[in-house]
Amino acid sequence: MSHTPTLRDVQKAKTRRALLDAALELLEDQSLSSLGLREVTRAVGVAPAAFYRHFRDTADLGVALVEESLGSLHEVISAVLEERHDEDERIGTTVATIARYVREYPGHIRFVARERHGGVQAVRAAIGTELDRFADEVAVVLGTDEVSAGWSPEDMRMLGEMYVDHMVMTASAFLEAAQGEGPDEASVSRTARNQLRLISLGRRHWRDA
Amino acid sequence: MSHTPTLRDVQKAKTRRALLDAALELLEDQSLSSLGLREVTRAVGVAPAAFYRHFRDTADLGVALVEESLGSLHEVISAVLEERHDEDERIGTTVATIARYVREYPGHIRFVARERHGGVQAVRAAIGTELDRFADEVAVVLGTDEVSAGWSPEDMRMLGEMYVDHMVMTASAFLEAAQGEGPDEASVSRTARNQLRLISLGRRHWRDA
DNA sequence: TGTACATCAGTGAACGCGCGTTCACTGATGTAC
DNA sequence: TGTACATCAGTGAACGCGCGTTCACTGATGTAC
Repeated sequence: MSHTPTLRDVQKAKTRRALLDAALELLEDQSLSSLGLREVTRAVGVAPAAFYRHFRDTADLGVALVEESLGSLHEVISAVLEERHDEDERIGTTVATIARYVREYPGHIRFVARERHGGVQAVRAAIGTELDRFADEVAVVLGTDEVSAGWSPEDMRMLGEMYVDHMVMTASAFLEAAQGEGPDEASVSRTARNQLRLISLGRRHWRDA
Repeated sequence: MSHTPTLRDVQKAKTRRALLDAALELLEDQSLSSLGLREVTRAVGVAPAAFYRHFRDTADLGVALVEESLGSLHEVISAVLEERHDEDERIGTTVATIARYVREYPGHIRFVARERHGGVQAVRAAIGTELDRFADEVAVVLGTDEVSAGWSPEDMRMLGEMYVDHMVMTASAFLEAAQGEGPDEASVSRTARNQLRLISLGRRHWRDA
């Protein structure tokens, strides 16, 4: 049984939070594999040695950030995909939800996009596992659509992966738009919706082929 | 006018090549933003200061790697896309070409996938520019397909981006397969082909929608 | 409720180490005549 | 072709600096009675 958190627990959690936030901010201009423990503690205003009360090293901190970044994403997108009146409406909502998420948690999104193929094996693996679960969930939800009748589990999984990859690419494009590095938000949005429409059309004619 | 390279030019080029190769190998387990100049020179067996005869810093070396990685890719894929007897055949050739490229230049592919969203702005920008050009070229080639009749340039561009993103994701998946980090090569290949088939079906019914 | 002891998050100093950059240099290669 | 000078890729030593990790510590908070 877990007891109610003591004052000490609360204060410790606050420092941990500060370390995670500081790391996320420092990771705007660098990769996790070059993030220094001293940088992070300096940004928070604690002694370097305090870091070890919370994480073994920066890779360990990275794994914590993965859980934080992707742990809550599942429900959000699943909820959106489950609403299905009109396909165009669903596509619009999906893309709008991604845009909102990027505006709300830009640091987390950048972190995931950057470290998905990044230089820290443990973090790459953690992100891979989460996105895999995510692809499975998307496959299940989309599997209940009428147009999915007759699709094999492998085909649904293939579609789920495509959706997840597309979401990550779109989120990343929104992020670039927000910092003026690429096409603007409206343009990213339009492209993403059209790409989802294309996939949707493909789905509808999959069995005819 | 450029004169024939002297012996000195040849030797200098050899060292430069060695630096690039050593960097690529070191980048297997880390990101560019943590790659040290001393690491690279140590791996080659030259003095640290020699580095400056070839690159301003490691970011500059990274930009050189981008050109090397993506410069030659264009012709290859364009050539494949231009062959078009049967759509399924074209899809097979495309995916097989990606697989071959990954087997031939794993280091370059890893570098591009990793640094596309990596922590070094100049390199990110260089990769972005190359992939943009690439998307344009793909759009042009696919625009001459019969099924593209009536597509707006914006629609073609959207499709080109989708192809490029898909190629990068597929290349990265092949790479993971090669190091036993994910599904095996045959599975990646099957998924990639089905995803291209889905897109192809969507294209064929785009104007009906 | 008050007291006496235990816990443990955060401290601050110290360590050895590798980093990026600079500099005057060397000696092989290139060039002008 | 041979000679005398210029070029410049690579050297090796030196620099100041910030890194990750360790350690004994402090003092606020928690707990048992």
